[in-house]
Amino acid sequence: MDHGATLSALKALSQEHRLHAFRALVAAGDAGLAVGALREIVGVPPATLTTHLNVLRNAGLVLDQREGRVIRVRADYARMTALLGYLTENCCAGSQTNCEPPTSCC
Amino acid sequence: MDHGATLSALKALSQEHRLHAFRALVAAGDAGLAVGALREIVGVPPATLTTHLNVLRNAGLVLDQREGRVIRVRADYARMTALLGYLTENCCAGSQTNCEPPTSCC
DNA sequence: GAAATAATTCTATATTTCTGGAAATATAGA
DNA sequence: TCTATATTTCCAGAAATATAGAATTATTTC
Repeated sequence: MDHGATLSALKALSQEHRLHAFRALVAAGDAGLAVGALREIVGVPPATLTTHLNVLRNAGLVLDQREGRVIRVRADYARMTALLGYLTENCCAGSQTNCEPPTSCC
Repeated sequence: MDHGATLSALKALSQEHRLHAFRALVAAGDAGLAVGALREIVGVPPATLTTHLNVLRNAGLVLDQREGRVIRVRADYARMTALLGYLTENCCAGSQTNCEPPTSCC
């Protein structure tokens, strides 16, 4: 994950409703959530949620899949793990023995 | 780390120059960096760097200490680790065996 | 094919954030 | 005290982001 990708992931997560949505998707696991269900959790109008989902999509943090009229959204764990790794890269100038990159989630 | 604190940490890191500065501080380790040295790395005017540093300070991501005329800045690893943990909290609905919170960096 | 449901795009307004010059503050040394 | 260096605060214009109503597209069911 490069600087630009990291930045767009951080920008995507640094907004109240998008952080809320992403955390709900992380908690939901592989099953993900329908956009409508996510809308109830986050509590914003449809157009507003779509705008935010597009930001998360462009950042590669969520993936979606149409199932009939419903669009199911999932968190991309690999992308999230890469983000965590980027933040801690080259940590501590290698000076501490207990310094290691974070293990991934899933 | 609660929702508000996480949000302010993410907002702080989701800006080009602040991400650059924070990564330099993470890499610098316990020694930290003087504001002037950081300014050379990031490449922005003094007033601009101070504005960004204040955002990182308010988010609790960096700590500073005056040493004569110089102010030395350090990354707060505990805060960074807490941020990583918040993002992965309740991950995957507990459904995956290899799903665990990220270990800390330092 | 018409009606209903799910979600999106378009668009304009409101709000927030970024930027950096000029002035101010803090410290050190002569 | 005067001067130099390091960093900050103040401020205001420019740029980016958030919000959400109305119209639009996609899909299912009758």
